[in-house]
Amino acid sequence: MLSKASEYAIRSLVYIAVKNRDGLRPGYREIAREIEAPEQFTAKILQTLVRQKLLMSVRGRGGGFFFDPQSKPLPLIEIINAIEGYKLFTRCGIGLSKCSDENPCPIHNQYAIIRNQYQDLATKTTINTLAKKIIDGDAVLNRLI
Amino acid sequence: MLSKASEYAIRSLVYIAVKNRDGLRPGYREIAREIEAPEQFTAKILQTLVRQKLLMSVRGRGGGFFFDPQSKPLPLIEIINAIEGYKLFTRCGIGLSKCSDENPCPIHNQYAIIRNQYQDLATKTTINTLAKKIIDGDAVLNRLI
DNA sequence: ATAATAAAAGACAAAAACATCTTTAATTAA
DNA sequence: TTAATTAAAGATGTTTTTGTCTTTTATTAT
Ligand code: FES
Ligand code: FES
Repeated sequence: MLSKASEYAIRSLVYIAVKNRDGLRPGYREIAREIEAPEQFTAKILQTLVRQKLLMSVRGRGGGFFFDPQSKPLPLIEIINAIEGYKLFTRCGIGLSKCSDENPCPIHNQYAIIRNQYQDLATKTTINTLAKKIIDGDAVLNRLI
Repeated sequence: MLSKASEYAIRSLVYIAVKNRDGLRPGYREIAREIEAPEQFTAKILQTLVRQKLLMSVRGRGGGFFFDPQSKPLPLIEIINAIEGYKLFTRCGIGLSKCSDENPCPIHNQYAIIRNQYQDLATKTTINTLAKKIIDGDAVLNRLI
């Protein structure tokens, strides 16, 4: 399960990607409102993503957040790694200090498969993949009403 | 990803099950040592499991923890639920306030499958399943040396 | 009975996650 | 150049999770 910070990050970025298609650069107030996340916490998370170069921003009137049009599609795993690291995809299912094929815990064989599938999903899914679903009306980013 | 408390709970119970086969009832000091978990925290977790009737205990000299021989095999999901609830298996993959097939988030279709596989694993896997692997030498519960 | 042993219980403490508040810096429209 | 706007930054606060310490209660061997 992702941390709330990772969840907010992904929802924010999808929202930004959707808005960017219309040439708009939303601010953190708008983003937080639309994805139902705490305003200042969202701002902090976006700050982190900007520092890590996954996202761009401009200050001042008319400013906001946006993706570099040059940049490659952004896989979710990169966002997750930027916010909370890779532990979700490497940690032993019952908490042994190291996950290992050679010296497995009793659930390793089954758990590692599922964990790898999740990692695969997070690697293959990009912000754009998700943004397209929003644009096509096939999915939502909030539960407003 | 499970909470540490759930991880310690599962490792503890597997250790207890293994010991019980030899007619032994380990105490929390021994358990904590053998599964590499903090002693008092382990004691608290075992207390919770005893209160919830997933485990039995006797105080005093010769006391310790053990399973009711009458009881049915204990699926991991029951332990997880006792310690941290079901949220791991019900929560939206990107944190929407409700996960829903009818009104999905953009990752729902792929994520829900993996989450269900994990739930299925936690439902079908019992403490005894895991204990057998330890007894057969096919898996380990710690990384001591 | 007494001493030893072991879990239960309650209070407390530290760390991490989650969140807010206030001030500063950058940008732009007027 | 000034006022308005917006992100960045830093300090602080809250909640949850994780972990420890101390005292109490139950059990048993002697
Ligand atoms: S060793 Fe436990 S999941 Fe790999
Ligand atoms: S709605 Fe997001 S995972 Fe189901």
